[in-house]
Amino acid sequence: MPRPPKQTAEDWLRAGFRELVTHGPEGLKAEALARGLGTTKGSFYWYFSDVAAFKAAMLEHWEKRAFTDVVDFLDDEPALPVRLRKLGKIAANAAGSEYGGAQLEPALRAWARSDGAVASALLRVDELRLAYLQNLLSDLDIKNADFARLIYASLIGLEDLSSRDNIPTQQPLGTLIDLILALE
Amino acid sequence: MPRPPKQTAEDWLRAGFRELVTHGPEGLKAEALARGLGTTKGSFYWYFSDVAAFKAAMLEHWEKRAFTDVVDFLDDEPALPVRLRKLGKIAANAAGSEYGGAQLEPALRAWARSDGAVASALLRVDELRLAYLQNLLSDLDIKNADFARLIYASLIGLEDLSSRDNIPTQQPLGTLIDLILALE
DNA sequence: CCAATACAATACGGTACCGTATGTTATTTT
DNA sequence: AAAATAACATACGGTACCGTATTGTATTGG
Repeated sequence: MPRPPKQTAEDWLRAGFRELVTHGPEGLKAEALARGLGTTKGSFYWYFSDVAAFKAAMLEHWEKRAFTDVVDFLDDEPALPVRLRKLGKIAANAAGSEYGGAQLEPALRAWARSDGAVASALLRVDELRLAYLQNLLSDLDIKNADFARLIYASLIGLEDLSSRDNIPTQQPLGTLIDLILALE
Repeated sequence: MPRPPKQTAEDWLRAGFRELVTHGPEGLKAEALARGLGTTKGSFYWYFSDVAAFKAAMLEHWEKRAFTDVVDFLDDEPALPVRLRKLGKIAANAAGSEYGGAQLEPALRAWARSDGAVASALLRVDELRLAYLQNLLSDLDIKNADFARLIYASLIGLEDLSSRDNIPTQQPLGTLIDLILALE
């Protein structure tokens, strides 16, 4: 019934994820985001009741996709060992680069250190992913539960290192996976 | 010549590291820190020209110890394989808990995402540590350079996970090191 | 065409922080 | 005891952000 919206709620969320990636959680301010979008906070407070609600919406949006996106990406590969090796490519493909791309996850992990709700969401997602990985490994007859955690932690650490020295994560992770697959 | 100082510059730095660990870089404000110390920013601006200089001092202080502390901790163990396994205990011992303890490094890594100077310092420290690790491994006749990076990245990732699910890093890291040491 | 509606801009009071300037206080030197 | 000074306290103007309230503007159904 009204006029065409210049911004949608999703536009605000996308801007939020971009800011999170480029300037960290301190960039998540209503007026600063508005400037970045070439508008004013009048629009922001139309779509979100306050900044806390905006952050909660970002989190919800992320958590909804964080697990399924990974699984969808991996599951179209039927061979389990190959599926494992695809993990290395996950960062590159990460969740549509309009939302921050490969750097979104490290940024979110950083955010979690100063925001308990983010930490909780991240904990849930990590547990889902770890369980998935553990299942995958157990299908390959790898029993030691340390390995799922090791692979996942390596991915996290390698991405952190890579964000600074630009050395890609894929090869070292491949080395680790080969090592583990060679166990039996 | 004056009266006894209630605070020293080091007191301010320690408070800074504590804030960094508990509330992230957004906690690094002169007036907030002063409240935490039961004093006023009059003292802060006596010791530091501004907040940027304070952050630079924190960084310098950290970088000065970040590499040598690790090496000192490891180097009193003569046997190389055992020295490697001591890596798992590094987080627990981390640099005197008055400065934030085991959580300082993850907090600093998070900080690096929103501050270029922090990122640069971290890059330098990581490169030193990686070179040290690589040397250690090469003394054990492990040639593949991926392994140093893998071990270090695992340590980073395991600490990140551990900060949320409280599962200690030592055992999975030990599993990885055993796996690598078993190569030859 | 006009009134209702959806979206956005503007204006406002309030808080938190910045950095400077200027007081205050306790010690120490003379 | 007076004067000098290191270490703080306080007061100030300025900026950035918050959230609310009010006003503005384009579209569309009646």
